[in-house]
Parts: sequence; C-alpha cells; structure tokens
Amino acid sequence: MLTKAQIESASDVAARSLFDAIVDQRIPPGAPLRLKELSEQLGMSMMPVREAIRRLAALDLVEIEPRRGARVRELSLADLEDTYFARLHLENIAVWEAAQNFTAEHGAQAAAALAEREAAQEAGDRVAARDAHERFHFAIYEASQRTWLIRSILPAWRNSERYRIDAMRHLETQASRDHEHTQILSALMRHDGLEAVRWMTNHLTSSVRLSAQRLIRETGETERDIALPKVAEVVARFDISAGIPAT
Amino acid sequence: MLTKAQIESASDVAARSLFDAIVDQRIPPGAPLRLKELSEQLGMSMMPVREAIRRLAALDLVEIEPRRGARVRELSLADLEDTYFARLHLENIAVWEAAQNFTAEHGAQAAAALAEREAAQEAGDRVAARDAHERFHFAIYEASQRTWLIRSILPAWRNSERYRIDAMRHLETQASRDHEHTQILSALMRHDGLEAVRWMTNHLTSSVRLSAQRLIRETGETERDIALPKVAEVVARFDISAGIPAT
DNA sequence: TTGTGGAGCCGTTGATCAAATGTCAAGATC
DNA sequence: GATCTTGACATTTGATCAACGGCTCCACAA
Repeated sequence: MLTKAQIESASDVAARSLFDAIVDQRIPPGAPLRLKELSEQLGMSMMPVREAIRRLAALDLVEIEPRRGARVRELSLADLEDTYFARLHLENIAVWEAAQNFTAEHGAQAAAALAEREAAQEAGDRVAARDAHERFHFAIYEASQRTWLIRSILPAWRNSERYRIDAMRHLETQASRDHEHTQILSALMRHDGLEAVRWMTNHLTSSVRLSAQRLIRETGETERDIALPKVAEVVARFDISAGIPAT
Repeated sequence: MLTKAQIESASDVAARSLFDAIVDQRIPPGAPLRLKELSEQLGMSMMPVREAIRRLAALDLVEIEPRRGARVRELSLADLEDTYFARLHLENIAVWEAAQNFTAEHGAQAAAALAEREAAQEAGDRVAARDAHERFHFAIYEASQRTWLIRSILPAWRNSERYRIDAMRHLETQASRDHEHTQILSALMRHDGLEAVRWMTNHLTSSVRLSAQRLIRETGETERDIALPKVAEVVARFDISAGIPAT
C-alpha cells in the first residue's frame, strides 16, 4: 500500500495526525476542525491542513459544509452497522479471491504484519498496532489482485477504525481476534476459500459486536441488535459458487 | 447525491471540468496536468486546480507523483477488467438489497433520470446524458440504504466512465442498454431481486464487452477475453441465499 | 559516461477577499 | 412591562490569490 517513505509532505503529516486524533477521539465526534487552530498546533500554514481535511472528507471521516468548515462525523449504531455490512461483503469477496492466488510470499507478508502487531501491542504503541493490523488485512486482500475492489474497502475500513478504540485493551477478547487472524491466514495458505470466508465473517461479526457494546455504553444509544448476515448464510453464498472460475 | 446547487466553488468548477476532459479524452491518458497551464485555461489561480486534481486522484483517475505533478492514469484491458469485476460484485449487492426496500418513489426518481438521459442523448449533450445515467444507477442503489456500500461503488463507477466514451454513438447498442435499464427498474419495482441481478449482470457484461472492443481497436492491445463471472453464476450466488434476511 | 548548471514546476507560505454567524440594540407585539 | 422579532454591525473563518523556496529533470560539457 505504502511504498515511498522518502519524504513526507506537510499535508501527509497533517492527514496522519488528524486521522489518529479522530480515531482516538482526542478530537471528538461533532467537533469542528478549525484551520487556523490546527495549523498553529501542527506548526504549518493553513493550506496543508485544509488539504488533509479534504482527504479525510474523501474517506467520509469528516463532513465539510461549504464556507462553514469541517467537523468530525458523528458515530452511531446505524453507521456502525452500515460500515460493517459493507466490510463484510467486500472483504469476503477479497478473501475468497485471495484464496485462489495466495502464495507463500503473501503469507510471509501477512505473518510479518501480525507479528509486528503483537509486538506493538505489548509495547503499548496503539498507532503502530493499528497500522500493523491494517497491513495484515490488506496484505491478504492484495493477494486477490483485484485492485479496485481493494481500494473500495479502504474507506469503510478506516471508518470502522473509529469504532474500535481501545478494543485492544481487553486482553481476552484480543486473544480471540488474534486467533481469528491466524485462522484466516492458515486457511488462505491452504487455499481453502470457504474456511477463510468463515473465519473472516466470524472476525467481523465479533468485532462489530464489541464496537456496538462500547458505543451503547458510551453514548447511551438505545441497545439493539446489529443486523448482519449470519456466518452460515455468508458462507453458503460462496459455497454454492465454489465452481466459479474467478478469473 | 447532490443536494446543494447553491454556489459552486472554483475547485468544484475545476474538478468537473477536468473530469469531463479526462473522460472525453480531451486530456489523453498519460498526459501531465500542469497547474499553471490549467489555471490559466480555467481563469483561476493554481490552488483550486491543485485541489481538483487531488480530488480526481482520490478517485484514482489521475496519478500524483510527489514533487513531479499529476498525470492522467493510463487505460488498459487489465484495469478495465478489474474495474468491472468490482462493479459487478458491488452493484449486484446493492441491487439485491435495493429490491427489498424499493418504493414507488425510488422508481419515480430512477424513471425520471432515465427520461432525462434519453432527452439529453437526443439533444446530443453527452455530459448531461452521462450525468443522468449516473443518477439513474445511483437512484437504484440508494434504495438499498447501504450508504457505505454505495460510496464504495463510486470510484470504480467513475473509472469505468473513462472506457465508455461515445458508447452512445452506436444507436443499436444504445437501444440494448436502454432495454436493460428498464428491465432492471421493472424487476426492482416487482421486488424481484434475482431478476434485477440478472439484468444488472447482463448490463455490465455487455458494457464491458463494448468497452473492451473499443479499447483494443484504439490502443492495439492484444485481444483477449475479459474474464468476469458468468451471469448464471452470479445469479446463482444470490439465489441460494434468497432466504437470507438482508437487514 | 558522469558530473554540473540551469530551467521548470510543485509544495508551501502569508496575505487578501468574501461569506456566514453571533451580538446587540431598537422597535413591535402581547 | 416583558418578551420576541428584526436589522445592521463586527467578528470569525473558510476560500482564493500571488510569490517564494526547493526539488527534479534535462542538457551540456569534461
């Protein structure tokens, strides 16, 4: 995904900084993003900040009203559900496709990212852990070789990150996540698309549950079930078409 | 999709103008986008142009190399295939979901867009026709009420527009497209998801064939089949899961 | 073939322009 | 008499502009 780490432009810095701040809720939902204020904090002029905000707006993390500025999009159960609905479908297609083209190299990359994640986690570096987590997932999706599909995943992925704050704090649930990750990876290395889809669906389903619980607890939204397709149903959808040549 | 037509910022004008120029190949693939040159043509300063280019880059219509500027992404059979693979999957999911929630109002909106399209086409206004076509499709997808899924479709959609230049020139094939549109719409109004998916897949499959032929003819890329899932296979995937409650 | 100099262009800056909102006071209404 | 409405003004803030500085590439020479 990221190839050149050569130089980093001011707007790159601003975009990353803002993204982290929004995901960590140091800038809370609904808060306005003032160009002057942010540019002073970041020690740069208003323009790179403006550009960074536009980039985040392209990911729908912030809303821009013309002439009125930008504010952080609110979180809601509906948005969470919607986000995971998209992720569930898109990422399962990617995983399914990936299973057919999965090479040892893909496996090595994914495994490395997974290791980095655990290291970062033990070191307590949340940003690095989040980064490695993203690299793990997308290393897998890359194997599908479906560029546009992968690109489509990113916005929903990034949005879902906003709901996962501190999910890693709970060690026992974190262990489940790690288990799911390794199961997905090993299924892919066996080219077992169905099993990979099954674990991916499990993975997303448990993630969304955790996020929903936290959201309900913190914002006091009325509790209700997140309605996503069940694991068996998702798997069945791929199962029947197992004979379809993907390429 | 577009609600406020109040004022249009300079960068809005630039973005639309550049998008049209790229899709119509007035700016050909591979051509560099010089800020100064474009800002003079558009009668504005470099900054709005710069922002417009960044927006198009977010849709992957242009490539930005740091410190080197932007150029129009090249077209290729591989990219075409990849684009339609994404569209086929994403838009079918949207259509499937739309079938369940489709209301008369959705139908009216879609039908209106379709009418506008034909009018614009007869008037020879390609930009308006393209715009109405997009509104027709997205009016349908809106019915799915899956915001993130719909958002995910847009980049691939916009990219596919680059391959469809002058497709409307061929009246006989255009008639087929119109027929497919009406079939999709009427299936949705009957809440017949399977039939809608079938026609949508037909629609995309014939579109991609046309685009591929034109691309091969114009660029001389070696001819080969575009490998996408077959209609029956796609439909089967949805058929088996017909009992799945989508919400 | 390799190193150097110059031209071109992007990224960033600080300043300017214009829109939108909030404030405050005067007047109207109940 | 109190409250609400209305209008103008001041302030805040985003959008745009013009200019600067530095990087990249190309041509030319050793």
